[in-house]
Amino acid sequence: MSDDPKWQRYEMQAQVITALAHPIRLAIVDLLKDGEVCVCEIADRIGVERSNTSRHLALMYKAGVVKTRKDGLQVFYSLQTPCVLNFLGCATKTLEQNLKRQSKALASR
Amino acid sequence: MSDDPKWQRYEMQAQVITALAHPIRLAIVDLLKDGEVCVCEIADRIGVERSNTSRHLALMYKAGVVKTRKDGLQVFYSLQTPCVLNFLGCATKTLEQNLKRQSKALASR
DNA sequence: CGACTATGTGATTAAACAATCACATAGATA
DNA sequence: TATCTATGTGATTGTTTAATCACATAGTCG
Repeated sequence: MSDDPKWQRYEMQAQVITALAHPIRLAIVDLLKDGEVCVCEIADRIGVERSNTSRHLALMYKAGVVKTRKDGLQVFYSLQTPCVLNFLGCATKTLEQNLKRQSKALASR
Repeated sequence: MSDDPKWQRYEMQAQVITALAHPIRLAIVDLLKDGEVCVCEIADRIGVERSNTSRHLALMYKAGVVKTRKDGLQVFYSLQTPCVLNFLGCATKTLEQNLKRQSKALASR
């Protein structure tokens, strides 16, 4: 299984998706939808400690989700692949479907 | 932070995305792209123990990613929101971008 | 009924992840 | 040079996740 090329693709894809599978990281992605933002502003706007913010950003960077631009003391992050913004919409749609299902299950009892 | 409605949405969305952030679960999503498949066939085709498969499916069900249809002894799973199939493509695109970046970083040294 | 099959679940253990604190580094500025 | 600020990182700790085994349940068929 682990030497199957198909499996290896799933593993790498999972790494990318894992880089988005956290509320803080989703908040960051959402924050970056209009362009680059520096670490300190990301931390402030989301309300998370800087060192923690830095770690989440490093994780997303490693997965290729974001890219960086350094300017003096600051490091600006932006989305490497804007298609990840679609994840938010699809997740919301899934949540709505799930709510609908639960309502139905409740009604049919 | 935890009582901010925006934050709560990120938390719920993260739960959905987490339900896809695993190679086995991505393999399942990919397998279900053409329609419903029963648990035993999913397990066999992917090469994963049935009880393990069952757990991954339960997790995805809870998140609303898949739905079920029972028929006799078997339970057929299918995608609740086909938009999750786009995750695979976007993840691949991200991987490619990442490779490109690493090549450049290597070349400029 | 009794054996069989598909599915799911409790309990356990190992591994991965997230948050935090202290500290290091690099660039800016007085 | 001395200091300050933004960023990142090592070490630690508590939490979450995944895999496995044994077993339970429910439907099927002889």
